[in-house]
Amino acid sequence: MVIQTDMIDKSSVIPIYYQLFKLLEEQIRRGDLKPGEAIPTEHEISSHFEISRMTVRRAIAELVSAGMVYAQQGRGTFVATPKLDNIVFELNDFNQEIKQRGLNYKTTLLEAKIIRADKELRDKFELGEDYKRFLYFRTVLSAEDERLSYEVKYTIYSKSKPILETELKDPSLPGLIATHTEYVPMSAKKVLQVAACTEEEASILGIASNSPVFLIEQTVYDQDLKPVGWSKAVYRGDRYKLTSYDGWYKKD
Amino acid sequence: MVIQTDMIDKSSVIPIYYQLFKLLEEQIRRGDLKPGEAIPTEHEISSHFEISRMTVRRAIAELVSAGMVYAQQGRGTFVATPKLDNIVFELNDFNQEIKQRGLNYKTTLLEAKIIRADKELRDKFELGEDYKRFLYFRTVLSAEDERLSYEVKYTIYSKSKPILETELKDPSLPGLIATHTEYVPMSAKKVLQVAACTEEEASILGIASNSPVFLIEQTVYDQDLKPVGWSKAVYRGDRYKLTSYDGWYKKD
DNA sequence: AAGTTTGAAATGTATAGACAATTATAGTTA
DNA sequence: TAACTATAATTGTCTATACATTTCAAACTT
Repeated sequence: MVIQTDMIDKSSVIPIYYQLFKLLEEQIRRGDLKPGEAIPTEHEISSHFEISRMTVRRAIAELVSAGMVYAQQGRGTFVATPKLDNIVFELNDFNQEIKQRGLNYKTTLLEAKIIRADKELRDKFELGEDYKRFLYFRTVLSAEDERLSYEVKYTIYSKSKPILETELKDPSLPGLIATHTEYVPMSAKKVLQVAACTEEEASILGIASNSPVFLIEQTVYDQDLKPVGWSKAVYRGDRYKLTSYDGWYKKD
Repeated sequence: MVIQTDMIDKSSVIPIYYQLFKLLEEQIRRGDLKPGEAIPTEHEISSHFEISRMTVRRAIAELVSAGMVYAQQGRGTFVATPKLDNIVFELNDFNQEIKQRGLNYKTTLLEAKIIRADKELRDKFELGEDYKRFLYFRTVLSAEDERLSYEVKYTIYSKSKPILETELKDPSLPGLIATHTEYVPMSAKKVLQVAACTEEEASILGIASNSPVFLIEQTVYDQDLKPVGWSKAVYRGDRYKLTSYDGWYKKD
């Protein structure tokens, strides 16, 4: 039980379930409760604060719908691992077809090295002059020998584990951060734009210069909202599209 | 009370709240309960099916989180109007700035007419040869005398109200359908792609030919999932971008 | 040793009731 | 007539309890 008492005011106008929800949310956010860990049982919370179990369940239901915990009947309720690959920019179409047809779908590491920081990079990471080094990756995503996207990634350099492997287990930016730095990716901001591709990008992807492409810039943050990774990806405009369904769309 | 009894099986392994949720969902979808209308009160449902009010509330909570109804303390619970402009393709940046700074932001009708159907159009609407006419609109979105996007829209022609006004109250595709046809827009599918703009589009938007642009194709459906509107919009690539936040992002 | 049974612990569903907060309406009063 | 007041109706919060379902591990049996 990590929870502290004297933080829930039963006489407040703010509902108890909401106070408890905020309390648990804060503990999870701060890392007092870590992903995979069990949160206290409903009975424990209930008796600790002397509130009804139904009220506790209401608070936990909010956490579940926020995607921060998941409950398993008979086992307990556990802190979820932040999902940093949401549906919004899940560029589908081609990727979908690839998965359905089981085609070859691989990420190739073109380059990985330690680089010196310049001002632009330090600004992106909101860091001072004392940070001198970053990790730098260049990867290509391809299917059936056709190159589909090209991505440049930067992470903060950590002395502790600067192991640069040729084989990338998880080539995503959050994955690289988790593997090669001491930081834990917790949230991300993605910006999608359109652009005409440069000659370099065109030659790597095997398309004509100035072809229209998707351009996705991503910044990954740790639990303190400190930027710990940045990437810029270029996706072939003729291979990707984005679909969404609105309103009372019936999935069944 | 539109609800029929003998449709909830208390001895079933399927939870009562879920049966009730599905029942209400179906009634709303079918149009037995129309947008703006109140659904039966919790007490009515509770006593009608002889189930607890808390169980009814659980079912209604599911409807609320599905966005199909909204509750107002002291008044009742009402069927929501389907929101056909979700956040996914809410191309922001520029539009956001416009709203914040209160700039001039208007949609201009370039053209509106009744057209003859060709095969391509009939296919898009999944209609037979007996449908001969469609409504056709061309609009431009501009801010401070700068044109930002260009859109072509088609809807099924309804004899009943083919009034083509010069002033468009709601120039969105769902709005045009609601105003100029007998159909009620209930859901939509949007596909976002990148493209190099054509010469026509370039001259309308005042940009260079082959400039990269966002291209959004939208199909709007009525409650029976019958396509009743289709549009193709071109957004200036240098004015729009799309941002999303992932993971345990803290909004506060 | 291996499989089976039992029971405790945890979440899931459901009930009945109480009171609070909000809204609308009908009634009362100035 | 207009403004205020009481009341009823409706949703919101909370409690206490009961039993179901699932999981896990300890105890038991073969």
